[in-house]
Amino acid sequence: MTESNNQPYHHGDLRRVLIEAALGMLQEDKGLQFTLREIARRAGVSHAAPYRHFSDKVALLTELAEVGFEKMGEQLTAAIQENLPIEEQLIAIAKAYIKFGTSNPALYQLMFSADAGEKEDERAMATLNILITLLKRGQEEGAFKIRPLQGHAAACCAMVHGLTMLAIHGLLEPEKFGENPIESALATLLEGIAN
Amino acid sequence: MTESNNQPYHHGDLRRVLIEAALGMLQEDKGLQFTLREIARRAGVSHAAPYRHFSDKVALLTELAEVGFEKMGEQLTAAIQENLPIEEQLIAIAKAYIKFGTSNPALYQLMFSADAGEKEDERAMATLNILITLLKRGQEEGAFKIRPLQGHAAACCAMVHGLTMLAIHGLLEPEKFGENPIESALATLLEGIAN
DNA sequence: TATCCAATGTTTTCATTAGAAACATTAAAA
DNA sequence: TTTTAATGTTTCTAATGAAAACATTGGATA
Repeated sequence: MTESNNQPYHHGDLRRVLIEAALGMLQEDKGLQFTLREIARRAGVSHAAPYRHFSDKVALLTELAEVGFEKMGEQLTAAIQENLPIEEQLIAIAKAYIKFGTSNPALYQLMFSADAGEKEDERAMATLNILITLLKRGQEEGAFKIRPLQGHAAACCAMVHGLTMLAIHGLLEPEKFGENPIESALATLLEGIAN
Repeated sequence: MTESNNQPYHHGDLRRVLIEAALGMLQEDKGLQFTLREIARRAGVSHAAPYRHFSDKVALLTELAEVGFEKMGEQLTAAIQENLPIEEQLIAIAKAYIKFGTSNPALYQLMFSADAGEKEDERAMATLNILITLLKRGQEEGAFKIRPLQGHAAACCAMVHGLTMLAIHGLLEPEKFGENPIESALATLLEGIAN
């Protein structure tokens, strides 16, 4: 191809572009049933090109989940406010957690869906760990009940994950759960945890 | 086909058999990525036969979810024990709920996934309603805090759904959450709810 | 600098799938 | 008995994931 074509043979940055395209589709379609070929199309590249960067579809999903965990981690650490009382810190983190999930529903579900491979379980746990760390600090500072840290941890993680999933699926209807179900559910959780 | 063949042209009970085959695959594969053709194969019919009973794949998924909600409803009502104190009733129902989910992971996720169509949201809510009814009774009997029923409802539903999903994905590891995370998480929830 | 080679894209091919359409068989109504 | 609607089958199309063979290109190396 000697004629001056603005599409060079080598894309140069395809891997990144593929990931961005996939992230875009996750946002739009709200489902993780996108096709590898559609991603290739969006990237302006042949349908086989992605296989040079990802061994198969699962590999791309895994990468997407990884990106998601990084983004989520950033947003969670950004939500930390050391000066606040520990209870409010916990609530703030929980809200940031849920907000990430509801803002990136398909991505969030992918991250916690195990379609993305084994390793993602560890990442998911690491993310939930932020909450657990706060719980422990709360106990040490005397703000939270001592007895079963592990039980509180499970309760806390299940609550944020459950709220996120229910919110994603539009099941937190105001008629049943009030105008601000997330806020009040977290308040109820706190009553079970705090002194 | 005049020869005596034990496979008659008309299956006679295909719709039911298709559903059972699909339920079987949901149990085995643990994912809802089964194919309509595989189901037809299992039922011993041509790959187009299912379309006589289900307009498309989503229609079958919807039906599966419906069956799931019925099964789950039965198991939940079977778990009701009127003679117990209301707190223990709540815990018993919650455990039955989670048990159904962990025993039928793919089916449970389908039921709450919205892949099965709009109507399933109502069914999901109706299922969660059993918990809410109990909460209301608990308040009337003075066992539960009065203040925000809706908040308690949201907390309760999010907790059972969250525990179910975490358990399904194997994220309730003993090292982090103890030997019986479900039990203790529910105990923590109850502390936030009960007087 | 000229050459080679590994990385990255493309084209071609295959098996599988969802679904539509046309045809076959059968049970039951008229 | 005849007709017809329900239910199955065959055949076809378009799309997909994936593998294989081929093309291009930028950089290491001699």
